[in-house]
Amino acid sequence: MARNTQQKRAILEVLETAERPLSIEEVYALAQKQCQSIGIATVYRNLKTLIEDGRLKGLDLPGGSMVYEMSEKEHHHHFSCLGCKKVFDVDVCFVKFDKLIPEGFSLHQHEILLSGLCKTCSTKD
Amino acid sequence: MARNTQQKRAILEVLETAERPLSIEEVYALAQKQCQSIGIATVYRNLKTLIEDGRLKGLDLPGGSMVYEMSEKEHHHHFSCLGCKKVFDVDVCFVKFDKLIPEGFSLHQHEILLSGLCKTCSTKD
DNA sequence: TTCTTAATGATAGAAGATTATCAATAATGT
DNA sequence: ACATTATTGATAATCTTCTATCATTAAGAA
Repeated sequence: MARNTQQKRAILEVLETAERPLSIEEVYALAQKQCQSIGIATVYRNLKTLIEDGRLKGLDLPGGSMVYEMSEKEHHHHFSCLGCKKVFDVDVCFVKFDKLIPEGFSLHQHEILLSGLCKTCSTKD
Repeated sequence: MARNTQQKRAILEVLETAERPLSIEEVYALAQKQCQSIGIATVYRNLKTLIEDGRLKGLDLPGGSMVYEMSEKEHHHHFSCLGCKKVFDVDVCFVKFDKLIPEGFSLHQHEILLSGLCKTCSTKD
C-alpha cells in the first residue's frame, strides 16, 4: 500500500503553504529545503500521483510551463507575469460563459488568463 | 531582399482563408494542396518570419499545441475542443478585466480559453 | 527488530517539437 | 537570358520535458 514518505509530505506542504501556483522547478527547489536529498524524478512522480488522487490540479498555461496548485481551492483564475513567469491567483470570476458558446458546442471548463507584469516586475526598470 | 515564393504565398493563403486558428500540421497539410513539394521546415521558417513581420499571431494554448491566425483579426477569444483538439474562434468579449488585477500589477493582455466539445465531437458517441 | 516491498535518487532513454546544415532550386535585378 | 543569392527540401541535430530503469533505501506490518 501507499507510503507516507518524507518526500511526499515535503511536496504537499510546499503546495499547501504556497499562495500561488508553482512550477515543477519551484516545487523542487522548495521541497529541497525540507528534504535535501530529494530528486527531480520524485517530484514528477509525486505530482503525477497527487493529481490522479485528486489532491492537486495541474494548470497547463501558455508558454509551455505547467504549474500546480491544491485542488480544493475555490474557483478562480490566474495572472501570469510576463517578466518573472510566476503565476498569481485572481479570485474573482463573474462571467457567464455558456452564452458565448456556438450552437451545438458543449462547455466543460473555462480559464481566464490575464498577463502583464506583477508588482515586482513592473516597478524595476 | 525578401522573395515572394510559392511556399510563402501558399502558407499565407491557407491562413487567410481559414476561419479558425490552425496548428503547424494543419497549415502544412493545407499548404501541400497548393504546393505539393513543400517541406515542414519551410512551414516553420515562414510562420516564424511572418510572426516577426507582424502578419501572424501565434497562440500558445494549453496542451502544448501552438496555433496560428492572421493578426488583423478583431479582438476575440477561443474555444478549444477536448476531442479533436481544434481551436475555434469565439467573437464576443465583454469583460472588464482591469478591475480584477491586484494592486501594483499591470495588465497587458487577456485571453479567455473555453474548452469542451465541438459540434462534431459532441454528437458522435 | 526483522521482513517485505513501495518509494527513492541518479541517470539513461524516450518522445516531441523546433532548428541547423547544406546542396539544389528558383525569385529577382541587370 | 544570365548571374546572384535568398529560399527551399530533406534530414540530422538539438533541445526540452518527462519517463523508464535499477540498485538502494526506508515505511509500515508482524
